[in-house]
Amino acid sequence: MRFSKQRELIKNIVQGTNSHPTAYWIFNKAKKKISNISLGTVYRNLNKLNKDGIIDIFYDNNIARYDWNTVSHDHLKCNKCGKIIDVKMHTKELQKEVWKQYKFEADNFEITVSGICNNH
Amino acid sequence: MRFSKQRELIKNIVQGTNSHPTAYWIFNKAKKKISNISLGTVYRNLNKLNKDGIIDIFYDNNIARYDWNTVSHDHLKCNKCGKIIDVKMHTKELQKEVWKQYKFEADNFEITVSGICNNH
DNA sequence: ACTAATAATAGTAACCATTACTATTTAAAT
DNA sequence: ATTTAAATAGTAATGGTTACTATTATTAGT
Repeated sequence: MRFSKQRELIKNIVQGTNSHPTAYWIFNKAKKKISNISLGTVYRNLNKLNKDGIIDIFYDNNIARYDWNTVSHDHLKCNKCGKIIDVKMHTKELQKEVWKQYKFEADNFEITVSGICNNH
Repeated sequence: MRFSKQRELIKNIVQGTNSHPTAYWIFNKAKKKISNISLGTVYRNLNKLNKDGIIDIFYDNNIARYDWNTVSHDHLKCNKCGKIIDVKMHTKELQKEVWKQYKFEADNFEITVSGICNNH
């Protein structure tokens, strides 16, 4: 993969926020530095960075969100303010349990808990 | 809500399968009984049935799937055959744990475990 | 049963998030 | 410097879903 200032910027934007941004949010932020950057470039690079394990993608209902945190983790989503909080909930024990109970070889957990966060 | 044979058919289709179908799959199945049924009608009624608590919606990556099982439950998704299996994994204990650790009032859990099912 | 009121429909257009295409630009190896 | 191919901007196309509108059909009141 060759260097590009667009990709570098996009990577820095994702790595500089805890807000689990959408592609469009990243696009708007990027435009402040590179005014003619294109939305396609943002998507292409987000996918590329994800394939290389540099950033994470997850889906919040039907829209993609991007995360600098590539260590397997879970999310708490507040129904009042929309905030998404990183947490670690699933364990090796849960993985073993899934095998024991269902003979299912788990390799990825997607857990999103919605409710009300401690700001309310 | 007034009776309609379209909605009745859509409800029966969802309640008659364990395959966690998409709207488009339901649309095609419905066309065999009502050949000129429209995709908009399918979506409108799926949303209506969901709001009334008759069926469930969940998102498999970025596409909606519909489920007759309205009791809170989780999913195992096989990466080999695409099969989605209903399971019950989250517990009252987990809810309490989320409160204890994060002071987060959980009211909904979305858990999807991907991996390899026992057919492989 | 008949009629009036209005919910639901079919068909189509619009929408939004994302991907694909293409001519041009740019990084970097020679 | 020149060459080669990766990356880009800009735009068109796609896929899933929702919105719009004229028409049809259910149901409540006579």
